[in-house]
Amino acid sequence: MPERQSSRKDAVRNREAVLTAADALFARRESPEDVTMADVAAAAGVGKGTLFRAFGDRAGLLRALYAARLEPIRQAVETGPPPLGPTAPPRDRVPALLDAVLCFKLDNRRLALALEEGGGNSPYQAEHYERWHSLLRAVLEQIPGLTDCDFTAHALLAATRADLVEHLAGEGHIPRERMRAQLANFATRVLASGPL
Amino acid sequence: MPERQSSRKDAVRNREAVLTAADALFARRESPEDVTMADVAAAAGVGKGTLFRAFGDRAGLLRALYAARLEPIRQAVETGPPPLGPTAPPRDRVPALLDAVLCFKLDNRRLALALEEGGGNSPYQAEHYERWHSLLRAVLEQIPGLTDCDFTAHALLAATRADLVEHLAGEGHIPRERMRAQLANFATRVLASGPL
DNA sequence: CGTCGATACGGACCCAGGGTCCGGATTCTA
DNA sequence: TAGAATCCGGACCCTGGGTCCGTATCGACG
Repeated sequence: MPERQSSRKDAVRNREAVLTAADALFARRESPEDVTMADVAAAAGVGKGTLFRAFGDRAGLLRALYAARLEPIRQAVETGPPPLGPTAPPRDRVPALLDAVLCFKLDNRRLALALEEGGGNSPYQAEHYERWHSLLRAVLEQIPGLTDCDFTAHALLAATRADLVEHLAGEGHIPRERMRAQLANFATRVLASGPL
Repeated sequence: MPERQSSRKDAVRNREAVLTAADALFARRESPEDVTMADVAAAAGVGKGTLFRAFGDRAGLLRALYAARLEPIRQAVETGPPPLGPTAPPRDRVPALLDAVLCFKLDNRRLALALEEGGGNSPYQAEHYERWHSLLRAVLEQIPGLTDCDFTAHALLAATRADLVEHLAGEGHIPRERMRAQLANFATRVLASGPL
């Protein structure tokens, strides 16, 4: 219930300020967990009360940031051209979807990290995960000969988890393009198997 | 450096007591994060100081518990009979390894969960992950026609992440055997692809 | 068996950080 | 422009991980 927006001018201005400041902070700081709520409030020039009233709790703020960043991709997936859009043939669309997720996580490492570990609630009860999963699953179901599409969707998405991506990009020093190629290759292999 | 064991009788006794108590607590409580260090100390009949001296920090305690539980599997993998042991043919061993990991996580849900989210440090910098990964990778490399074995090993292991397993077993109500079958099927598909 | 140095014990204590509260300021409505 | 509704913000609370240090215990040695 702490989610409904206010129409009061100062409220929306502050909400905006917080979003902007938080975005900047997460981008600048090394690890997402050393950007504290007090930091965000201070950076936004706002009191903690305001911050929490606007977003409920830390997870709420993260979700809001995440949703904003995700918006363009959501658009591209829902109404865009192939291979991301709904008119693409399933075998092309699956790798494209995974690639989009991967790129998103590469571009928003800290944020995705912060949201996925989140201290307590797993990413699997987040609604945005649910969306990706059911979409991917639906696409997989259109590919003949594939079984266990629900599980397969989970397993494929698991390969794009933020901390794995972070690990590979960070300690592993794997460049972006290589990682994309590997994921695409992996997805292809999963889809490829005809009768073995 | 807070890791070297003591030989003093009371010290080992207390260490044992803590391990036992913690094990019981994690098994009993719903979520791993509402078993606090103070709880563990109290349940073990020991002061917090003792607890922290013996294990360094929370992660240290988790690691110790984990290692104890993992020991039999490690044995089976390193010196046991096929299909888990080193003499098994790679195409059989990969699914077997994954199955072993999955079963372990099913049998130790809370513990694995606690260790993998761990608040801060990702599971990917844990040494036990490193071990599974390099083993799996080595086995994959023995399979002709497979490329990107490093990444593939990561991706396969990602399908056994504790929170995913928890999600599937919990909200998804997927029975153990079905999950094992799905994972095996998935692994098989990944390995199956000849020239596409 | 008594003494003594080394080691461990344990709970009071510290601190960070998420989240709450409420008196006062601001904004909308009439 | 009065009054009500809403919002502001920072002082405050609380939980939980981690530390400290005076005291109790251990075990080696005489």
